[in-house]
Amino acid sequence: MTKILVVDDEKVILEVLEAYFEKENWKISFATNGIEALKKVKDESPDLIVLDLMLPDISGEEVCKLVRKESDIPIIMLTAKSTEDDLINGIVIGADDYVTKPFSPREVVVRVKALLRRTQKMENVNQLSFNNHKLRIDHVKKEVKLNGDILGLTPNEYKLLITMARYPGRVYSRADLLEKIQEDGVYFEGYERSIDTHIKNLRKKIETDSRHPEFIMTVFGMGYKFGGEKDESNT
Amino acid sequence: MTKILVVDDEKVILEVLEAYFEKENWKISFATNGIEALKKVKDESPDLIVLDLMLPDISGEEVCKLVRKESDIPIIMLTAKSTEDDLINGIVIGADDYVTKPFSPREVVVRVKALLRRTQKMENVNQLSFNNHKLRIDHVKKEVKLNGDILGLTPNEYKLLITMARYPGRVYSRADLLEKIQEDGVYFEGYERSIDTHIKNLRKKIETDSRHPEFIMTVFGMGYKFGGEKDESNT
DNA sequence: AATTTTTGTCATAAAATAATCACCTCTTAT
DNA sequence: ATAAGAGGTGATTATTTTATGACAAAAATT
Repeated sequence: MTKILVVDDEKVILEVLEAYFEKENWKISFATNGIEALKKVKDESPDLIVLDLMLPDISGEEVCKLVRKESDIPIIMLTAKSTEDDLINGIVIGADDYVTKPFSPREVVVRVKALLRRTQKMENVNQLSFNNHKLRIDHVKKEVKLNGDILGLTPNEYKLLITMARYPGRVYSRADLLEKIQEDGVYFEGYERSIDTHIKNLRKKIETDSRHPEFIMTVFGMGYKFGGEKDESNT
Repeated sequence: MTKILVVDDEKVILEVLEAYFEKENWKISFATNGIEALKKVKDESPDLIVLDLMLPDISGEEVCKLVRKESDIPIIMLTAKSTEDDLINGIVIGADDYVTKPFSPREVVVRVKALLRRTQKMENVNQLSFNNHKLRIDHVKKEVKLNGDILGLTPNEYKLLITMARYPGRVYSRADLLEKIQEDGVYFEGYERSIDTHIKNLRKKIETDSRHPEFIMTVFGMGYKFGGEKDESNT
């Protein structure tokens, strides 16, 4: 679940954003001043911060700098006016994007989404290669090649593969995998076994012998893991 | 691929920047002193230089001047302190931007991006040609030809086409494409599904058979990609 | 202001994928 | 060796995603 910290001293803004963010299934927390904000950043480690430039104690600029010293949490600034100056300052101090007041809440939502998308992409490795280039994954092209042939994976199969392949050897419970598959973290009780089916289908496409898998290994009683051997030259 | 030369005698800085630049898919090369820097500028003709002011042999200032004699490669200076003096000197000698140490690597990335955008050295391909010159795009004239005939594409159709055509095979989510379309517009109304409609209209103009597209391919559950084959002689 | 062009929205059908179930096989612990 | 629980599989059903035409709204052009 995506956690977002909103820092602003105007109650109306907090309320409006709360309403909109909830629709997106984001967990939202608030701070009304800089000190509180810094504390919450530490305590809650949000995935993204929406930060007003004008705060009663420390300026948003300062908060931004202080946060940046510790982490790379993406920050969206709310600037009061749209003067050229504010813009430059907002960017200079290390915010990743900015929105000028007055804003439509929808715009903020779009920006947050875009920024989350961008930062998540940065974390992703784009090329993965295993077992002497037998299996290759291109995350930009969303393409999986086995012995040079492109496999047509369904979105869920692809998601399962890439989550596991990113950390070979790490064991994922069905619940873990389900969470990755479900976009908004909507979780249904009975669904866990459907992971089995996806694994089955994935194996059918990816494994030479499903009974003795080379890549998607079962960890009895625990879940699944990726068992491939990383090649060099992964970007 | 964007090539960036980083000139600094501190190893830590080189390492940190390398990590961040790689995430952006920039090719990075290093120099730890002025002489080396000048040599690499000549040999590798980077798209941008990140240059420390303080170097063991020639000063960054001098390097900057020498580079400027030969070319207009954008330069970002790293200055040790943020004294007014350094700032002025940094700008005066012809650097395009500067970052004061200590800096957040992200800040540098933002600056580099901004500067690349400004100098338009970023992936600015002007002519694209696909499938044996069946489809040609002239980005200067904003003209798309199919079998020699000019297609009248709407601005959005054109933007969609060119963003995808620039990186054939790369999959763009509807959100990605929406972002591209609205880049200079200020409208944040909009639903991801309207991309479908634009794609539909674009296909009507560009494809012989919309059901079996040659250029604009659907990637189920992911988005769209450009499937044309690049010809030679792209500028 | 009227007309044309472009963009966005919606409803629906078709395509593709995902979930569920029943039954079977395998693993583990006794 | 066997029982009990865990995992595998194929078939069926349900759901999601996409394509498209018709139309409304918004911009641009005249």
